[in-house]
Amino acid sequence: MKSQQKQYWLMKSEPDVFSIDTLKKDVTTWWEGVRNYQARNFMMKEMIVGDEVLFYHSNATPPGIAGLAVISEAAKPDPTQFDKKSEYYDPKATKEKPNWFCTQVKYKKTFKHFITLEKLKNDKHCENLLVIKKGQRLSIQPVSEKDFQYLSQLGLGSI
DNA sequence: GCCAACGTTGGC
DNA sequence: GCCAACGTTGGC
Repeated sequence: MKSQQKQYWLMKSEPDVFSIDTLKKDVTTWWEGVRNYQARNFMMKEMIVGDEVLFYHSNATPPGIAGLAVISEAAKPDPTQFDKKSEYYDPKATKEKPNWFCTQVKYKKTFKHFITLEKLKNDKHCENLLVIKKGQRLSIQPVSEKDFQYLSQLGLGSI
């Protein structure tokens, strides 16, 4: 059941592999390689075109939110699951019955002020953000509209 | 590089 | 269906 209402997300990427600068250069990317069912279900069942995204740099020094993106195409089967040469190859997946899906993400803005994880942890506005919770490894996380609006303004430098 | 936390796998 | 073993994530 797809929600008709716009939702907000935090999507993690390792900048050594794919940073916000890479997305800026490429403009759009298919969010391939997600191999976690909860994250897959968000892309498959929840995301709609126009949903807004906080682009998070994980495994980085420092980790934190680097900018904004937007969902630009709805979920389709992740092609890497069929590719034997890919590290994301899934022998159990078939074209008739794909196992993994990806949405397309489009670059929107690089933050003027990168928001570090440390800052998020110390900000009273962000108490409910999942990413600050210990042991939270989910690579795609829902974010409340309030948190999204606050953090985008903070990152863009308008507050 | 370490390791805590979590997800997945597979034997039973 | 339980759970130990293993693999991965990701902060530090």
